[in-house]
Order: sequence, then structure tokens, then C-alpha cells
Amino acid sequence: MPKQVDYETRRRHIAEAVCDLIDRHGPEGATLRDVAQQAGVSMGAVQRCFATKDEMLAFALHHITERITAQGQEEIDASAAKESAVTLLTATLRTLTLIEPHQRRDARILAAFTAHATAIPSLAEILRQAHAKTRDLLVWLIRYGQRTGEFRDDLDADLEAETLLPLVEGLTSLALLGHRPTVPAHDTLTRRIDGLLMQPSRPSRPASSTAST
Amino acid sequence: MPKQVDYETRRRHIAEAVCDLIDRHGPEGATLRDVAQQAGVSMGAVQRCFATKDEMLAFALHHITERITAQGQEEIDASAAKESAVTLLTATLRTLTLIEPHQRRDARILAAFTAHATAIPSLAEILRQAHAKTRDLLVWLIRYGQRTGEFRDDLDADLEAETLLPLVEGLTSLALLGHRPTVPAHDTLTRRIDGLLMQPSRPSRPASSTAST
DNA sequence: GTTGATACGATGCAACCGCATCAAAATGCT
DNA sequence: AGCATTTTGATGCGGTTGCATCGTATCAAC
Repeated sequence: MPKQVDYETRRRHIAEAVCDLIDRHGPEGATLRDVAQQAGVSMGAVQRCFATKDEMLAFALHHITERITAQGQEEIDASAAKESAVTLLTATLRTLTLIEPHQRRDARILAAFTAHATAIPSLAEILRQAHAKTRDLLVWLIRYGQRTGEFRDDLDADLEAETLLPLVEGLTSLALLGHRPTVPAHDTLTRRIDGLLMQPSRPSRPASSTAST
Repeated sequence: MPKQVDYETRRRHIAEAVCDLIDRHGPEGATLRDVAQQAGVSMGAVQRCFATKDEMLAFALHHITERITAQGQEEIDASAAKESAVTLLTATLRTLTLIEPHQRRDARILAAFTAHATAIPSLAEILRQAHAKTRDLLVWLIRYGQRTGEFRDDLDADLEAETLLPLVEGLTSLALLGHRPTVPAHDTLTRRIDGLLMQPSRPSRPASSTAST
């Protein structure tokens, strides 16, 4: 029998190369040749891993969305018992918002795939699942906070999550474009979380919609 | 002197063709040949209007952002005196969210350009200006509502607008991907606006309070 | 009517795309 | 060791891309 190769790890390796190229040269930068070179393998190797380019892109998208959601989930699993729900939710939202410099790569990649998914339903499906997973995570966090007594128990976790999700998405998109907000994105998230609290923490800012659902 | 052509209207005509193609065939669909054919002109005509393809894309982006922002602004200018601030803000947010079927085109086009702007700073600048304009519009609407006594006067309009803007952006993006929210996007917006009201209509549960689909 | 600057549209061109092909190298089983 | 078989990396191919070129058609100015 011939050489044994672990296709799964190689696929992930190539997926990382795809992400690198999309990050550096935009959505158009991920050509088969460049991907192969970036991954340090031959073009043939890429072709054997993925039957077609779209399949490669789909795998790369699935790869990165799993990496991001797992990142958020791990953070919680590791500290759910020790940290307060407020701290957890804050950290999770900040992680998901992808505004830190080291997250710019992920933000760019997701933006590229979002645009591409417009024309390729299979990619859209992957993104839908990722968003659904994120929303479920937020729902769990809010309910957790309600169990610990930190969050108002008259809140509908589903409703809140369905607001937080687009808020996070929008903040990511705006930050990616270099939007200069009059108030830092972190504060926007903080104010939003304050609205969930049982006893609003009298925000440092003069105004805030504490009563806003 | 040769034949006189109105380059400005022709540019707009071509820009519309660009938008059509991006809408129908994704970000990659706007090749010079296809654009020319879609616009019903020759390739040479397109090249004479725009020195380079990037210049064409930049013009098309500027064209569509102006169309969208103007659409929101007009709606207000036409009815600012007659309508309540709540109605105006609601209508404006819904218009900007681009979730109606007939707005899907604009949503798709903006998503494509957002991804592309990742690699082309000049496009990013155009989008930044568009978002800044939108934010200013929201600030004006909130202050208007405060003047009419509809909105709480302890609100910081800048802060609220800086939340509404990413919320709208995120809702657009999610809707474009076919995200199936547990609560309609319209209700999410409505609940957010309720938080601005002097006397909230129904704080927690939406239960289809004000108009909604 | 002549002129000449300009718009026009087709065509050429070099580069690149995704994908198919294939001889040669590499490897694990017998 | 010998062999069968997969992996490999390069090359070919048809098609498309953005951009440049060029002869022709057009129309204002004289």
C-alpha cells in the first residue's frame, strides 16, 4: 500500500492557507495555485483533497466558523463555574465581535464568505448554522444569568439573543470597514448588557436605556 | 467636434448594470464584458467612462449608497411635519435594514462591496461615509423625537444611534443569509424603539404590539 | 464642403483561472 | 527485496479576465 496521509489534517492545513490568502489579498486572492503555494503543497495535493474549488471554500468556511464558535464555547466551559454570568456574557460578546486587531483576520474572512454566500447556497447554509449556534450560546448565557439571579427574570432570552446577534454582527462589519464610532464598540455592548441586569449598574455614561427590554 | 454624450448619465446607467450583475451573479459577476452587455453598450464605451475597473466599482458603490441614504432622507423630508418621530424612526430603520424582498438587491450589492472594500481602501472610505451619514440621520431622528416629547430626554442620541446602526447592519446581513430568527427583525427593531419611548408601550413581551408584519 | 478631433466598437493580447492528465517518485504489504 | 498502488508535482487545455489598440463613423467648426 502506498503512503498514508491524514487527509483531515491536511484539509485543515489547506483551509488555513485559504484563510490567510483571503485575509491578505481579499476574496479573490484564494486561487488554487496560490493556495497550494501558501500551504506548501503542490496544486495536485489540493485537488486531491477537494474535488472542486467550491468544496474547498466550503470546508474552509466550516473550519473557521467552528474555530470561532468553539473559541467562544471553550471560554465558557472553562470558567462557567467561577465567573459571573455578566463577566461571561461580556467576554463572549467581545470575542464574537471580532474587533480586536488579532481578530481582524477572522472578520475579513467572514465578510468575504458572507458576500460569496450570496451566490452559493451551500456556503449560506454553513453561515446560517454558525449564526444559529452563536444565538443558542447567547440564549444559554442569558438563562444562566437568570438562574444566578444576575439578569432580570422577566427577560425573554430568545428575544434578547436575537437582538445581540445582529448587534454583534453589525459591530464586526462596521469595525472591519474602519468605522469611527462616537462611542467605542465595547461600551455599546456594555450598555446593552446593563439593560439585562437585575439592578442596573448606574452606567458611567449619563444616558442609557436601562428599561429598554 | 464629435458626437456629444452625457457621460454622467451614462456612468449612472453603467453603474446600474454593475449592480444588476452583482445582484444576480455575485461579486464576481461584474466583468467588463458582461457589464457592457448588460448596459447595452460596447466594452469600449465602458472603458471610456471609467479608466479602470476599480474606478467603475467605486462609482457604482457611491451611486448605490447615495441612492439608499437619499431614499431614507427623502422619506423624512417629505413627512417630517406630519408624522410622529416614532413612526418616522420606525419607517427609516425598516427602510435601512433592507429586509424586504424588493431590497434584497441592495443588500446583496452592499455585502459584496463590503467584502471587496476589505482589500480596496477607497471603497472602504465610501462605505464609511455612507454609514456616517446614516448615523447622523438616526441622531437627528432621535433628537427630533426628544423635541416632540416622544422620546425620553435623558437619552444620549449619539449613543443610541451608535447602537441602532450596527443593529441595522447586522439584521441586514443576517436576513441576506436567510437567517431564520426566532423573532421577526421588525419586532426586534420595534422593541428597540420602545426602549426610547417616554412611556414604553409594553416593556418585555412584544406580542405584536405596534404595527408589524 | 472640407476638415479634424472625438466617440465608437470590434479585436488583439498577455496573464490567469479552474480543472484534467500523466509520468515518475514514494511507500507499505507480502 | 520486490511489487502493486497511491501520492505527487508538473504540465496542458479551454476559457475568461482586464486592458490596449486601431480603423471607422460621427458631428461641430470653419
